[in-house]
Amino acid sequence: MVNTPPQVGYALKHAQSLLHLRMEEALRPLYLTVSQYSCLHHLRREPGISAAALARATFVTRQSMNAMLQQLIDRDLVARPSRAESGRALPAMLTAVGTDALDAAQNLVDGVEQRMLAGLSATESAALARGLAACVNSLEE
Amino acid sequence: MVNTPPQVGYALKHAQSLLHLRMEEALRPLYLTVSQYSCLHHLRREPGISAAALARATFVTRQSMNAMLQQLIDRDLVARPSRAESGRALPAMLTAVGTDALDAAQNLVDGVEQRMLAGLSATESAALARGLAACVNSLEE
DNA sequence: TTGACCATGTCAGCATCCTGACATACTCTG
DNA sequence: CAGAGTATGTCAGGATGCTGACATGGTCAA
Repeated sequence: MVNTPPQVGYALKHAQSLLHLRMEEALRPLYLTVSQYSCLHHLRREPGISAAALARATFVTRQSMNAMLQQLIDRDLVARPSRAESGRALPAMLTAVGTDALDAAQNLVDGVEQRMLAGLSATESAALARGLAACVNSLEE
Repeated sequence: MVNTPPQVGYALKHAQSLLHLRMEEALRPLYLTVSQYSCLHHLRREPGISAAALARATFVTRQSMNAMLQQLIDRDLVARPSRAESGRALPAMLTAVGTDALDAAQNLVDGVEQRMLAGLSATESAALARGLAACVNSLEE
């Protein structure tokens, strides 16, 4: 048998599960869920993105994303025109309030990520990032 | 700012999300979900474990685990006494059918994990496993 | 131009998992 | 021995996310 490290999948799930938990705890004071944070985060990276594209980026369905966007719009964190200028896609954008909320959330999330990587050297962290990217690459298609 | 690799958390979520998807696809012919597979897997590692302990090992709540165990019992993959000899914990065990199903599932899951690690050398896979373990260590209390 | 094809947004229904709460059973301290 | 503390199983309710389906709008080949 090949000398494969045992349980990489389990370690992956364990790490992701704990990271999600810690992020949820960190974001609770802002009344943001991890999914909502992810949504705002990608919205800043790609202003005017469609809900469907946002859904793909955050690993949820279009339906879930549209429901979440509606919540964020109700809280004035996100704005979206009611009509598309061309095509059907409705471009979503962060509001000023949303940008502020994201800034605060980003600080908290960065803290969690630094805590997660605290036991690793810069070299090891880079190796981890490259390893994960390779896994993603092998699994998509 | 510290020279932190960007987006390790996102890469972690991306990899985990894809791994879950591929496992779900692989296990579909056996009519098993990833959660059910995880349950059976840990049940083999620790026969007679309680549902609450199983829940902790698979990152779900006691309630979800008991509901899932009931499904597996209805399918004769798992057996559990109706009364505890001592204490309240009801020890769960794999049946013969459950063991066979797990064997088949394990092969499929192993294939997915090998596919995930296909782009990495043995050294890199080991580094990935160690990195993930370090993350888990830093994130749990 | 027309018709197949694809992407987006949306509606309805369903499954899953969670939080909160409670009773039971053991453990351990005082 | 009495009481708090902890762990387990269970019930009820609600939130979240998914699948399936449909209409709309744009694209592209025939």
